[in-house]
Amino acid sequence: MRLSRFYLPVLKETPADAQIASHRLMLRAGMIRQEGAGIYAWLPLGFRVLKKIEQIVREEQDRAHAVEMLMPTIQSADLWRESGRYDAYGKEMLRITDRADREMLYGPTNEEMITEIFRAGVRSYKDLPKMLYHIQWKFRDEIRPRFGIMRGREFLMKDCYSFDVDEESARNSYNKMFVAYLRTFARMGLKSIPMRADTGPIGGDLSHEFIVLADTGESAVFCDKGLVDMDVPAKTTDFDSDLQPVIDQFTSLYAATDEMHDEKEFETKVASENRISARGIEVGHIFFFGEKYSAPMKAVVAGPDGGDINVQMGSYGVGVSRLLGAIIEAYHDEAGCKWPMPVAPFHVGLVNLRVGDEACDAACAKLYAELEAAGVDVLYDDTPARPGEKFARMDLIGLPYQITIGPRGLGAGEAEVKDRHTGEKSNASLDDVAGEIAAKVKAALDYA
RNA sequence: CGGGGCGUAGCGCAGCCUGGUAGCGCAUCUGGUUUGGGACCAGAGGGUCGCAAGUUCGAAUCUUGCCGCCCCGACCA
Repeated sequence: MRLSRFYLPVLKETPADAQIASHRLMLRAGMIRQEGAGIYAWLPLGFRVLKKIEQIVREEQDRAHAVEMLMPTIQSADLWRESGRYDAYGKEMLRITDRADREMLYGPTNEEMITEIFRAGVRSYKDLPKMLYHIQWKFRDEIRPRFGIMRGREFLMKDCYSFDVDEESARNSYNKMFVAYLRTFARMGLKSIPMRADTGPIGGDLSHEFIVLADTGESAVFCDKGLVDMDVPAKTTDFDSDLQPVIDQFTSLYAATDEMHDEKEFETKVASENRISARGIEVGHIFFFGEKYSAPMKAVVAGPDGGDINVQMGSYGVGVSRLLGAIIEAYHDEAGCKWPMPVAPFHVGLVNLRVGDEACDAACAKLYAELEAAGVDVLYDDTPARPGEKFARMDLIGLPYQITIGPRGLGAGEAEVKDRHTGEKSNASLDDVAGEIAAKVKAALDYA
């Protein structure tokens, strides 16, 4: 992509409303634009990151045998009356009426709708288990939206729903999502820690929040240091195998958000030097809720004996748009973002320091073509801006590698390569640089 | 929803207390000099001062109402 054709409205000054780093940087780097309280437009740069995150989420859902679909954002009130949540949900739900005065709502979540879809198509226990998911915009009329996209009213969420014939089987579905979540966040460079969470009226131990540690997180969290160093399950994990040992490993050490925190247990179970008391960002939440929706909404299958069985359900959410904020919180410095390769809007920034200079233009054009041919996403700064502005802008948008071509290096047949994460700069021969960078990009995209 | 604060040019702000018809920095445009970490000189454009009503000869400024946004608390991906 040529920067001259792109739309990248960067801000030199920090917008007054932005309180935390991720919000500030997303506004400054021209990734989002606020259109209302908790409502944002995704500008091209931010949209590219959102898409990459979404794709990683999708790949890991698919790997865990969940099946993608897409449900509408607008739902009917009647559907929610079946579960009893239309009145229970409160003002967080955006209620609207259509031209015929039918009561509708902009979906804050989809348990009712997926249950309705499931019951229409599944009759027998032999069709179970099933896991269905979609990645779709939600609207929750939050009391207080804040921190940019971290708590927006409109946000992109992956929500998956599982259907099983009994609790034991439901636990398998739960475990699959548990492992999928560990992998999903790890692939984005995030260290997520599953923490036991409030299960609400159902009880039991089948609810976990996945928390990314960050000073600006909204929740206070407490956990054993050992969890931070735990290796996530590999790509080769067989999701048809018994995943319980993995879950046991991750739940063996203490980890709880403040509402579930038990200080006494914390002090007994965790040696003082291993106690982490920090703040975190909730990026995922998994839930088993049994017959909460299947019973009132009559989502039943015929069992082996021919009798009706209420299906056992679970739901599994990932805050896709929130993840952008979480990643920036984890990877940034004074100058700007520092994107991990798998979610970077472009892999490489190519900076032409002297646009209009024949030699510079030619060298950049050649390199640009070579990189693109090698499958590298390149943002080519072909604008006539001054060097200082170009460097600052590249640092701000935080592409993992910057390749700079200017008259000085060109004389020696060299380009300068900067690693945005380490800050290291080195010179590379013009002939080899495309191949070297392409190899580094490929290596960084290859995940476990 | 309770508490606090803010709406003045694209962005960041001053002016408001003590009414007299709007200013600064950055950005933008033109010309020139520049060009390896956010240049310099000269010139130019851009604002119904959130909206409405009221007070007044006169309102960005005072009064009232409304709208919007931000921050602190209880909820959530």
